[in-house]
Amino acid sequence: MNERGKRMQAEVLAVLRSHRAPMSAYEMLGCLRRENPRLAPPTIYRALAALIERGIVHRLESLNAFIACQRDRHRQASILSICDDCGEVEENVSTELLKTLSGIAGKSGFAPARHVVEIHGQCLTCVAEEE
Amino acid sequence: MNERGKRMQAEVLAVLRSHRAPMSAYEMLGCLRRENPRLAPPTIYRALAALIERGIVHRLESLNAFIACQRDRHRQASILSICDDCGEVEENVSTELLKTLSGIAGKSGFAPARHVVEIHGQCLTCVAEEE
DNA sequence: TGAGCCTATGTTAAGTTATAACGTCGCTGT
DNA sequence: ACAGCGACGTTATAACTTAACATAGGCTCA
Repeated sequence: MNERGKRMQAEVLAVLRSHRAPMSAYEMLGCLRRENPRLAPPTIYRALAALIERGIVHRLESLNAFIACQRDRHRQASILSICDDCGEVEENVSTELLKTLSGIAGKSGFAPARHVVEIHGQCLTCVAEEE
Repeated sequence: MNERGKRMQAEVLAVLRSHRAPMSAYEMLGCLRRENPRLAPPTIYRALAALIERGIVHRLESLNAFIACQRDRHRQASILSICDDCGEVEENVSTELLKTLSGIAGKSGFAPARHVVEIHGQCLTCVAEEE
């Protein structure tokens, strides 16, 4: 990857970090087009792919959206708790759970390579605000 | 839901069951259009929504695709092992794991409502065929 | 420092997935 | 039989993602 590549990734990451909630690729595109109106979707998707590869960004499969990693860079799959009310996402890591999961899948000889664990619900704040 | 609704759902389910691997909504649409060329996407998506609601079909969030439930109807979230080579999906259920998962998310007061657990990798057959 | 390669970008285009909106029609219950 | 509900049909479009190829920045090595 060259210097130019890192710049694009840094810009995408900055936008992502400036939001608390997940963003879709097109929301990022909208932001970045204010600086550079000619920016096209492939550029965003390429930067995202690189950031995800590096473990700095996570993709929320059940939302088609993305968040910046909130923890120290970890190579492990995250457990992502997604608040369906406010959009906030909490990230947890549990080697233990991942092992259990691999065990369950492995019973039939399945060889796990990537885990997707997402939990939808309500965060503490939104539960409290409910009444 | 009326009789007409059930018929549409049954047709969608039949198509889904006739495949081992997951299908996208548009693949189903293609099949069903052989019978009824005027069928449109919303009809498929409506039938799928009802079937998912009833727990008869699962959505694979990380593939944007669908499979018929392989087990007895269960109201519990499945653990879906997806073979990235042949597309086959194995379905497991583990109340224990779901509890652990809810526990992890719940540490911060998060109230879980829906779990998404998908594991990508290779099934036994595809691992064996590798060499 | 300049030639040449590598890699990411720019650009165009199109493919794939999903839903909004609204009119119509068949089914159900009385 | 008729009213009312709910799913469908239809049209249109929104949202998400990638293919393909030309271009240009930037790194390496002489």
